[in-house]
Amino acid sequence: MPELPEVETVRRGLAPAMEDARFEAVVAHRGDLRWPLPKDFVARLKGQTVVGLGRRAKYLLADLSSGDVLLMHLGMSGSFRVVRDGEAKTPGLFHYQRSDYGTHDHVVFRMSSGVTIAFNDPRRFGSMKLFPRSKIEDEPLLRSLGPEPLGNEFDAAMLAQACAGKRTSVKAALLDQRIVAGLGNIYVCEALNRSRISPRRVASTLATRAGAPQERTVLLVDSIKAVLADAIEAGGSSLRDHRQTNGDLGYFQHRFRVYDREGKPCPTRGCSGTIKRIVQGGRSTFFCPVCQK
DNA sequence: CCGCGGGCCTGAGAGC
DNA sequence: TGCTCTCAGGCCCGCG
Repeated sequence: MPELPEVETVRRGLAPAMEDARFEAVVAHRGDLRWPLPKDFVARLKGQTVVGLGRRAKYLLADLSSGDVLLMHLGMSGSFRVVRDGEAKTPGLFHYQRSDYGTHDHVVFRMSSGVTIAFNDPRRFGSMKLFPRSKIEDEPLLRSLGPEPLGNEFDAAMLAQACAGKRTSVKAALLDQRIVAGLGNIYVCEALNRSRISPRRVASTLATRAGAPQERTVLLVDSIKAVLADAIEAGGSSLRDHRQTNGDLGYFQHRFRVYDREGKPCPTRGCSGTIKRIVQGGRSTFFCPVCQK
């Protein structure tokens, strides 16, 4: 579910509750997540202070006073809920337990900032992991990620280079986290419509020509940055599971140009096309066959 | 190395 | 009402 804008929205919600706060208690209601929680998960967290909460691609990374990093991933259906003391429906050790939120609160943090944080994930495609900060360069989940799409490193020259020789579709290339890290199905579809590029175009056709990046590649990079920035500002997209950490919905779904809009008119100015749905790599792609070339 | 398809899970919605 | 089928925002693995 959550792509970069949703994860960044979650990070911004968690940061004031976690940064400079200590884990007073940790409960793992179940550890059989996408990958199993380590046996010493609770012991390694308890008593530690969160020095900073960052994000890399779709991963949240909490730096701990112990020197460990707590890595958290939301999978397809994960969410975090922050509840301040006094806001919970039922009293108890955490003032906020399973019965308060549902049956999928797999991990609950009680923080010294006076909040309880619940990680909820029905499908259990998300998980958490601990590793020493000193080993972050070796972390397999992070090691082969491409650049952050909102960073300076991601530009048309870099994308052109990464696409050179690739026989796969542009859609698949942009979903490949080794090329650029953080995009998912929604924002790839949206960025391609904004830049009027067909998702079926062969990726290598975005490569540099005559020594300079092509205009369409420049436009694609600009569109990716713009759609991500717009979505973050809107608190992400709430289709099924995504919530901001205070429980509010994101509202970028109201601004989708093509995603889940099969049969509706293309929003491109002057375009009379109709949004079409196709399947690429087993996943839905929404695009306008008229203006996206 | 590269690209593709399957699998991991649960829940919502459509169709009968 | 209730069953069955399909699909969902991600990512890893194994195959050819």
